[in-house]
Amino acid sequence: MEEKETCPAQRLLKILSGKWKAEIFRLAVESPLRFNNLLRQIQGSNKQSLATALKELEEEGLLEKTTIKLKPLHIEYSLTEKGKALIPVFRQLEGLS
Amino acid sequence: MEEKETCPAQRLLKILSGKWKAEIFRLAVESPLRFNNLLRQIQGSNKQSLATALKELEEEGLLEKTTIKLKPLHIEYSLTEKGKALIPVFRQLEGLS
DNA sequence: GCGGGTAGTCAAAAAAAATTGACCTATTGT
DNA sequence: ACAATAGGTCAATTTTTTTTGACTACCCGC
Repeated sequence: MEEKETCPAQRLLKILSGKWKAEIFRLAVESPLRFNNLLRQIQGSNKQSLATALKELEEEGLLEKTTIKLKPLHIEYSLTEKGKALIPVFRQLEGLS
Repeated sequence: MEEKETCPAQRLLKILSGKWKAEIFRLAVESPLRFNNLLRQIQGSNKQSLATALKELEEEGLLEKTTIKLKPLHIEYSLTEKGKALIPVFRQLEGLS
């Protein structure tokens, strides 16, 4: 059942809070991500959850997917400008924890 | 199953993202909250969810519960200092939406 | 043409979060 | 005394999220 947003921050908050999302975001700040790589780095995670998380972060415009056509032909996920704009938010949250 | 936090922001993010939490927080910024009042203000919500949300926000140290011993003897929930420290975070999130 | 790596999808099951309705106690207004 | 208001709790159910396992498809090296 779709509900209207009463609070503008809520959507973003919801998207960022899904399981593994914060972790994915943190790694994305360091360098572009690759799927199977993530799967190995984030212990306890699984394909499906990561795929869903990446898709949602992408749909929200925080990550962008690029096909790298060189060497071992792979896909990279990297922070968009909107994604980078969230870095200070994360830093503030971390400061409060 | 309890899991260890890999990301310090994650806990806070999770707590803030629960249903109605952002709305509760927003109202708390304006003025102290009262239970049955909230129940009327937030349409679509319910006692149990609000009770849980308030308890979690309180346990996280973002809200504090005060018994007002005057006039109609009631309880108020208001932002703690830690809670107030989150206001700019919300503003940033809203700016990005 | 086999094994390994990359990047996934799908359906089903399990776990966590949210909702419902009944119930409860204490205080207040009339 | 009675009903309403305030502030909840509890158990059961529903909904949403997360996990699991099986399966695809493409490319590369040998």
